[in-house]
Amino acid sequence: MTENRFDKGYDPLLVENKWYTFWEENHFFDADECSDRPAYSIVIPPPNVTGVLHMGHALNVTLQDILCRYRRLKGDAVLWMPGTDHAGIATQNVVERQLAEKGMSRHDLGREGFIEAVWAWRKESGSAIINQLKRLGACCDWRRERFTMDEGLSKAVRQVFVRLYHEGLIYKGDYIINWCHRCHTALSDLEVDHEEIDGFLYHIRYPFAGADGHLVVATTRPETMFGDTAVAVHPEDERYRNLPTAAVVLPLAERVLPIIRDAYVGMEFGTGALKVTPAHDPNDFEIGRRHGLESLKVIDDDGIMLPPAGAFSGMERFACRKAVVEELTRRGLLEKIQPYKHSVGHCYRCKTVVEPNLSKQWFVRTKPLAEAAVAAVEAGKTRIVPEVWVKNYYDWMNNIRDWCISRQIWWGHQIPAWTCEDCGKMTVAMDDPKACSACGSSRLVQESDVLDTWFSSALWPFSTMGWPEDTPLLRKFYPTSVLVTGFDILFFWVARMMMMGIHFMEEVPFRDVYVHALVRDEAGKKMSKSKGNVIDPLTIIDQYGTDAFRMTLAVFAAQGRDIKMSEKRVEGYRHFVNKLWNAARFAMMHLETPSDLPQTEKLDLPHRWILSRLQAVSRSVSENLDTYQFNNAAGDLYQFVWHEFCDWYIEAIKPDLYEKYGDEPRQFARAVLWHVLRDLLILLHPFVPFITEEIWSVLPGTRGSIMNACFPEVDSGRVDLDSERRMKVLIDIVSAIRNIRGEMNLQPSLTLSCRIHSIDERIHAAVTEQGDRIRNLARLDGIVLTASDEKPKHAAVAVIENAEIYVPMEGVLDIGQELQRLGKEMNKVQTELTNISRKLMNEDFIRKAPEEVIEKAREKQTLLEEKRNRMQRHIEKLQTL
RNA sequence: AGGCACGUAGCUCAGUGGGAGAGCACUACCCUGACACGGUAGGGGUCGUUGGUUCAAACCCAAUCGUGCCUACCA
Repeated sequence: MTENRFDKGYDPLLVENKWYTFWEENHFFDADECSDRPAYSIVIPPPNVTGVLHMGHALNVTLQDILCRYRRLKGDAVLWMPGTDHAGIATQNVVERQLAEKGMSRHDLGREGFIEAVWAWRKESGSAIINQLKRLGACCDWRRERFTMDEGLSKAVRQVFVRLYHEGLIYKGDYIINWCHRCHTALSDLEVDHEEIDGFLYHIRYPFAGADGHLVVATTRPETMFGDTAVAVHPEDERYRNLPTAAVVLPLAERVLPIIRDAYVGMEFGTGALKVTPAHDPNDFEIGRRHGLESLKVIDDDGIMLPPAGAFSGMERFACRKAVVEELTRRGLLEKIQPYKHSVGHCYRCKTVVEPNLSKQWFVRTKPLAEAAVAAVEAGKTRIVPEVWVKNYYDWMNNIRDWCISRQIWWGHQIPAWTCEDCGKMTVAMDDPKACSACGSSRLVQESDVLDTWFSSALWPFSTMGWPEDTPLLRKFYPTSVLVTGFDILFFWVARMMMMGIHFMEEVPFRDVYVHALVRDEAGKKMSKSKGNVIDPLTIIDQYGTDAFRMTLAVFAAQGRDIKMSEKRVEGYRHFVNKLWNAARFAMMHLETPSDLPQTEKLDLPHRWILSRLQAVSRSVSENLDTYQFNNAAGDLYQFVWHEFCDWYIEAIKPDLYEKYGDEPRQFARAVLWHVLRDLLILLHPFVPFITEEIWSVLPGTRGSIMNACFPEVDSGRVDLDSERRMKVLIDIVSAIRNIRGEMNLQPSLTLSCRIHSIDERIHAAVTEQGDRIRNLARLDGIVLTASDEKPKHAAVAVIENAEIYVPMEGVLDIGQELQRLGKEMNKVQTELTNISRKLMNEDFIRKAPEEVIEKAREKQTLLEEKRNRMQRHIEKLQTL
């Protein structure tokens, strides 16, 4: 080890790159499908190729990495499958923006040219996100990296489409869909974000046809009135029971519309009369279907008014709204305008207001698929953790609507369906057809639409493993062990993977789904570019190191609670990483070649204690990681490293290491210290992989990488509750003396002496055996141990369980101060005692509480009474002075 | 509109039927031979509010207030 490498402060930047390269080059991340060890597999939620690493990725990837590293240490054959998503609309938008800067549009390049341009873009910048994942330490099998548009996955997509089509689960039909005029494509229901908007409710008079008077309808989108094909009222609405006619005249267009009665109409809302526009509203579309109404499109795919709008045709939709309102006002047909807050759908990509639009699209019939997906969870084949999400999953699956899978963009999997220009028959096939299957004509035209990006992601767990081929990888690693994901894509992705996995693999895609929380800013707001509150993970890593960052994420990853991220927190865990570094540095000063762990009986108290505690923390890490309680595992490790290993163990054994007690204790201390540190590094490795590898590499007696080490299984022979109890006596005594020192403002450099009065044999044994350690830890020059009941004068006193500790302060004891200190302590004891006594006097408690609870309370009462009495005597004595 | 979370120390959060906890921040003392990114000690809480169940409630139930999110959109 060189001076600068093992410096007193840990510098992550010096080591992280080195070790990552080392791991990758030595193939430690590689999955072996031929291994006979148990399989453990995870497929990464593929980030968008356009993506830049954000906090969500960082949390998601860190949790997966912790699990993979942990399972590898446990001896499993681990596959962590990486890859990226082609992200249809998002990617197309990025490339289109670049073209726009050059004053071009995709139409200048044509479809093929444009797709080439996208591939070129991907080649150039598509691996940025992958490199960012690597900086987090992600131990993916990068040799197997996949892309949703690559050849194998495209083949899987095609196979799935063709099979579903022939099974009647994919169809093409007229339907009202969400249309984004900017992206120029249909969007699935999930791709629409609803936002509250301050709009207006326009009350418009529709004159009766052939009679006086009018009906007032209320609408937020008056420009769609040209598409009205009826006016609807509720069948039981008294106000409209006896109307003069059964029709109204549509203003401006002067068309006659029937008045229909449909229970969908809300009587309380507006005037209780609803204009029905089947081509531009999903609910109106349904009403239209029920009543056999015509659908009349009045807004085209660019948001421009169509001919049915008459004088308004050719206008942009919002300009038209304004013009219509003005015209209606002029004609006295606008009864009133009411301010109205309502939510309006926006494109999730570009935030344009989406227009419900009638159009011919491709759909997946989801009902049968969803039923199987629900059944699988009900049968426990897939477990959703935490459980709160199960209900959400069921609700969504049970109310699922058909999934619109066609998108009118160029970047994506083009739909493998061809229409014959001669006979109109459609051919859907695995291989591009040369001739129409019906009439044999070669005049075939392929669908220009591509598939929703989520269509290919839905196949991810098996398409990445080589499906539709029957590969060894699939046989070894499907179904995957767990899917780790944020709840924001539970429906987009998880639900659809369940449907597709079950349908095509006849087996669920994952045993567990672990749904983690969202990372927010320190104020609890969702991070977003527009709010300007994003914290860049890479900036954090540069400043604090990957390990500190990962530890922070793990500690805060409590189930069901969002993480509020701030630099301040990460700083705290950098301190932890540094603490670990220094503990190791200290150990290294004393360790040479390690020796075997001595037999327990030969070991002195602190060693037996720390080995026992190590078993507890090892059990905790296993149990908590097995149940996805990352925060508990990380928290227990933090506590153990800092407050047990560093604060007490290392401090306690310093005399041994400095050979104060001779050669054998020194050898023993070295041996135990080495073993504990080694096991601790392995336990910590999943959370803080870099520093543990760095320390491992300089720790004598370790070979190779820590990644190939064995997870320290709990050795019940080392669990030693008696030693834990005795160590507590030592800690209590030392703490009591330190408390006196602190409260009495005695300089730490001042060595004190103390008298321990006790008639308890265990105290005598502990103090006799551990006297020297107590002297060291409490900075004493002498301890007098006695069974005497005589109270020394001029001494501060601490009353602990079964003992009193006196620190003589001849001439310097401030009686007032001491009385105050004891009084404070006395209050605490008295309050506790009162509570417990009251409880024990309660007859119902004695009658109904379990035996052991009563027994425990009695013991406690006895202890407290004794302590109270002893303290009382001290206080009385001091008062007589 | 419906649903789901969450209200515990100044801040961030664990705890989920029998002794109110941690980290940070704060106060005092200390550069003691791993670590000042450190050590020791200390102060600080009616566990949102109100009822109920129970021998016993921060924890279970109900109501209520507050906060956040999700789903759906009645035009």
